Amino acid sequence: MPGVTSADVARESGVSRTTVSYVLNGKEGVAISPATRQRVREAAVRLGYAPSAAARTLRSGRSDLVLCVLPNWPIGPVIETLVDHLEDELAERGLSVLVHHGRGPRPLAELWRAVTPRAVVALGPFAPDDELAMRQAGIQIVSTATEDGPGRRRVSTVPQGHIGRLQVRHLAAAGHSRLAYAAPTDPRLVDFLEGRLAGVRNECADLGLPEPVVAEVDLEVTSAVHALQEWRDATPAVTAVCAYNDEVALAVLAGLHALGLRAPHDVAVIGVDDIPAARLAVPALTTVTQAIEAQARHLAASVLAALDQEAPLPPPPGDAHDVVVRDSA
Amino acid sequence: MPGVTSADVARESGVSRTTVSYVLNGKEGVAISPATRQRVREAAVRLGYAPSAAARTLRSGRSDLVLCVLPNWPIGPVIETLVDHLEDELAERGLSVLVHHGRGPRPLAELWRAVTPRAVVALGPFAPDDELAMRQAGIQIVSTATEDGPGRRRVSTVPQGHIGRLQVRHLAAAGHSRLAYAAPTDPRLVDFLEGRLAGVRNECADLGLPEPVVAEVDLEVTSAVHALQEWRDATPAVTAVCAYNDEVALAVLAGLHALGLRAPHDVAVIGVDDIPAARLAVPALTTVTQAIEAQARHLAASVLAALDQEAPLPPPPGDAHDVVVRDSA
DNA sequence: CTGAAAGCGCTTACAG
DNA sequence: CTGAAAGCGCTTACAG
Repeated sequence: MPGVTSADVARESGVSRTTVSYVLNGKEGVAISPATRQRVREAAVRLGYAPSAAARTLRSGRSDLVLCVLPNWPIGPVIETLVDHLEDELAERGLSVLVHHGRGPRPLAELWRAVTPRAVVALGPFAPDDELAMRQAGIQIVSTATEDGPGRRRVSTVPQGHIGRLQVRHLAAAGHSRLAYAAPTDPRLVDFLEGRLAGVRNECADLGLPEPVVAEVDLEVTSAVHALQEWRDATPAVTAVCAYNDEVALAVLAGLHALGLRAPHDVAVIGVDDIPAARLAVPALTTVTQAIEAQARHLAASVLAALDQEAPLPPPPGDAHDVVVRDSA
Repeated sequence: MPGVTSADVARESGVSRTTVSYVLNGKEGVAISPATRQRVREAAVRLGYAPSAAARTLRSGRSDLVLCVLPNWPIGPVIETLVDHLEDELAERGLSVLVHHGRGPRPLAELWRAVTPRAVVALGPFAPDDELAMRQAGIQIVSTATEDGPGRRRVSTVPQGHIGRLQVRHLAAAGHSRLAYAAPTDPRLVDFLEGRLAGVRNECADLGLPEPVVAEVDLEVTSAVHALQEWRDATPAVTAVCAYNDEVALAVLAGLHALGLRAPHDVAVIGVDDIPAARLAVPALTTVTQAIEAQARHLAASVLAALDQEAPLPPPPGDAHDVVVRDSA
C-alpha cells in the first residue's frame, strides 16, 4: 500500500491535516493540547506515515539533500573518507548527502533536477553550463576546484602544490639534491599532477636544487624499471623520487627491487596518501598524508555557510598535510 | 531566478500548459502542428526551462532515481568499479544512480523518503524496518544480501564461498596441504569473512586436507609476524596462506619479509581482489579476481527486471571469479 | 485551540 | 488540433 498521507493520519486521529502538520513538524507558537498531540503522533506511528518528500519539496521549493558530485578520476580511499566525514557532519544538521560518481559524458543536468538539492558539493570541476543552470535554480555550489568562478564560493582548495613542496623538503633535508618525479599515466589525474608537480618544481627552485627529472610510471614493474634506468643515467644521477601518489611509489619500489637496488640506499622514494599498502611495502613507504577529517569538517562548514546565506566562510584548515616518515626515504 | 515553469513557456509560446507538456514529453498520438512544436521547444530553450522533478514525482508517484546504498564496510576499488558500471548501465535506461554511504547509525528512512527512488540497490543488508517501509512505499528492492526475505528479490549474491574454494584449489594444486587463513580484524567485514572462510573450510574438507588454521591479521607487519610464527609452529607446519583480501595478503608478505622468509618458497600466499598494489608486491601477489563488469551488468539487469514488474530475473553471471597467478603462490 | 482553502508545478483524462 | 480543470501531498496564512 504505497502511500499513507497526512489526510489518513488526520482522519485516524480525528483532526484536520493542518493540525497533523503542526504536530508532526513541531510547529512553535501554536497551542495544541498535549492530548491531541499525543493522539496524532500515535496515529502517525500506527499507520506508518511518512511525509512525501516530493510534496514537501514542491511546497517549500527546497529539499534537505546535498548532492556530492565526484569527478572523473579514480576515487580511492582518501576521497572515500572525505565523503564519509562530510556525510556525518551534514547529517547532524539534518542534511542528507547523496553521491554521484560523475564519470562518463552524461550531463549532470538530469541528475540535479531530479533531486532538487539544497547544495551541490563539487569535488572536481564540472561543465560551465551545468554550473550556470544550477545557480539559476538557486542551488548553492560549493566547489574545491581551483578557479573561482563568478559567484562561486571557492572553498578549501586542497593545496596540491603544498604536497609537492613537502615531498621535496623532506628529501632535501635527508641530503638529496638530484630529484625525479614519477607521474601517473591516467589522463584524468592531469589537474592534480600539474598542481603537485608545480609544487615540486617550485620548491626545488626555492632550495636551489636542479630541475627534477620527470617520467611517467604506470602501475607495472616494467614501466618503473624504464623510468629508473633513465633517472640513474641522468647526470648527475637521481638519488630520490617524488611519486605522484603511493601507488606510483609502490611501482617505483617494485622497479627498484627488480633492478636489485634498494631504497633509500640507492634511490629514496616518497609517496602521497598513506594508503594501507604503504606501511606494508618493503621497505615501508614514507609518504605525505592529508588531514582528511579537517578538510571534511571545513567542507561541511562551507556548505552550511553557503546555505545560511551570508554567513562567513570558515577559515581554511591549517596545514592539512604531514610527512609520515618510514623507511623508503 | 529560481523557477521557470511550464506556465512561463506556455505564455511565451502562446499555447496552453497542456500543449507544452505534450510537446516537451514527446507525447505520442497527439497531433500538434510542427510549427507549434517548434515554437514551444524554442521558448523552452530560450527561457532555460527545467521541469520540476518534485512536481513530476508528486504527480506520477515515481522518480527516475535509483538509490544505491553502500554497506558499513570499507568500500575499496572493487565496489567502486561495480557502482561505476551500474551507473553506466542504468543511465542508458534513463535512470540516475545516487549513492549513499550507509555508514553510521543513521536510519535510512529519511533518505529514501527524501529521494523517492524507483528502486533501491542494497549492496549490503539493512534494517528490516527500513526494508518493510520501503516495500510499503512501493519501492523495489534489489539486494545482494544472502537472505531471501519475503518478497525480496535476491539477486546476484556474490558467492563468497566460491572465492575461498578457488583459493584452496589453487594452493592444493600447487602441492600444499596444510593451509592457514588470514582473517581481517575489521568487525564490519564479518559477513564476508564468514562466507569466504566457510568456502575455504569446505574445500579443504572436500579435498581431504586438514582444517585450516585461522588467525587474525591486521594491516601491520607485527600482526602478520605473530600469525606467521603461530602457523609455522603448528604441526604439521603451514605452508600456504589464504588471505581474506589483498591488503591482508600484503601484510602477510611483509611479515614474511620481516622474518627473512620468502613466498612461495617458505610460505605461499594468495589474496582476493587484485588491487593495483597486488602486482607491485614483492613477490607479485597471486590473487582471486572478481568479474566486476559482469556482476554490474547482472545487477543492472536485475534492477530493470524489478521495475518492469514481472519480467524474469536475469540468469546469474557465470563463474565470476578467476585466479590471477603471479609469484606469491 | 482547530479547520477550510489556496497553491507549489506538473500531467492527463476530458471537452471542445 | 488545443484548453480548462482536477489532483498528486504537503504547508501555511487566514478565519473562526
